[in-house]
Amino acid sequence: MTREPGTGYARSLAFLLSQVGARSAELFADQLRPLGISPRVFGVLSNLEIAGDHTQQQLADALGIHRNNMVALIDEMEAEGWVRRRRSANDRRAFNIGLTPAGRRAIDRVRGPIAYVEQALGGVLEENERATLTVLLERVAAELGLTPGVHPHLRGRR
Amino acid sequence: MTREPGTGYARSLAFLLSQVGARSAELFADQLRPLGISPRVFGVLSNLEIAGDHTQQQLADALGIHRNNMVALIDEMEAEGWVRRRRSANDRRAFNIGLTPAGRRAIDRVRGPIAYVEQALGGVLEENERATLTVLLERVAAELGLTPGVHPHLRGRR
DNA sequence: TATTGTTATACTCTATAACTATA
DNA sequence: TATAGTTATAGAGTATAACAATA
Repeated sequence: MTREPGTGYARSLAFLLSQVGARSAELFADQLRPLGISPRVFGVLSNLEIAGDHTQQQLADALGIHRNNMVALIDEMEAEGWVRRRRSANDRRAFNIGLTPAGRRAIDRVRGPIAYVEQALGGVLEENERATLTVLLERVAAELGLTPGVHPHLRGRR
Repeated sequence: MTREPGTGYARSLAFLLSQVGARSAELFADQLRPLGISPRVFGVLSNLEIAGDHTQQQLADALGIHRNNMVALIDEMEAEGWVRRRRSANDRRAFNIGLTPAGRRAIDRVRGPIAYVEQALGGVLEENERATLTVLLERVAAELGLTPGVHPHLRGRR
C-alpha cells in the first residue's frame, strides 16, 4: 500500500502555504494570548499606529471587519485603555479612534511574540534562504492582491 | 506621516506565511464549495484514499479531529454515498470506514480546484522559483513538526 | 475499568437586520 | 434619503460532559 496521495496535494505549493500559514497564525495567537491581546486587536492597534487616527467605519473598511463587529472590538480596547473615542468635529455621527500611550506600550509588548514566531518559522533557514523565501512570498501576495499588513482572517468567516 | 509599521511585521516571514496561507485556504474552500465538499471532508476522503480503511477513532487521531465531531462528519459523507460504515470484526464497538467508488470519484473532482489554486498562487513564479519555494516550505513545515497532508485547521479552533 | 461511537448542552463567533442620531 | 455607530437575534461551529455497548 502506498502512502502517496492520489492528488499529491500534500507537497503542492497551495497546501504547504496553507498548512504552514495556519500554524504560523496559531503560534502567533498562542504567544499573544498571555498578553491579553487577540490577533484582531493587534491588527487594529497596528493600523492606528501606522496610519494615525481612523473612525470606526474607516478602520472597518481598512481591515475588512464589519462595522457591527468593530463596536465590541473598540469597546474592549477602550476598556483596556489602549484607544480613546472622540467625537469627530466634522461629522458628529462618527468617532475618531486614537491610540493612547498605553496602546503604544501594548504594541511594544508584541515585539517579543513576533520575534519568537519569526525564529520558530525561519530558524532552520540560512540568512539568504530567509531572504529568498520572503521575496517569493511577497510576489505571491502581490499577485493575490493582498494588502500589506492586512490579514484575511480579520474579516471573519472563511 | 510614515506608512511603515513600528513592528515591521507586514514584511516578516511569519506574517507573510500566515497571510498568503489564509488566502490559499480560502481559495481552496471557495473552489470546493460548488462541489459540496468541505475542506474537512476532503481531508477525510484523502486520508482514506492514501492509507486505507480507518475506524472513526483512528481517523480522528490521524487528522486531529475530535471523535465527537467525527460522527456528524461521517454521517454527512455516508449520506452522500462517499463512505460506508462497517462493523469491525475484531472490535464490535468500532466502525471501519471505507471509501466507496463514489467517494473516489469525489476525490477526482477535486483535482480541478487543486490545480486552479496552485496556478493562482504559483502562476507568477518561474518553474525554478516554484521549486525553490516548495523546498523551503517543506523544510519549515518539517521544523514545525507538521504532518504531511494534515492541515491544522482540521482540528478546530485556533 | 477503559474505550468506541453517540448524543445533548453550552459557549464562541459571526451574519443579518433593525434602530438612533446625525448628515 | 443615506451614513456612523449601536444593539438584538439567530445561526454555524466547536468544546465539554455524559451515556450505551463492548472490550
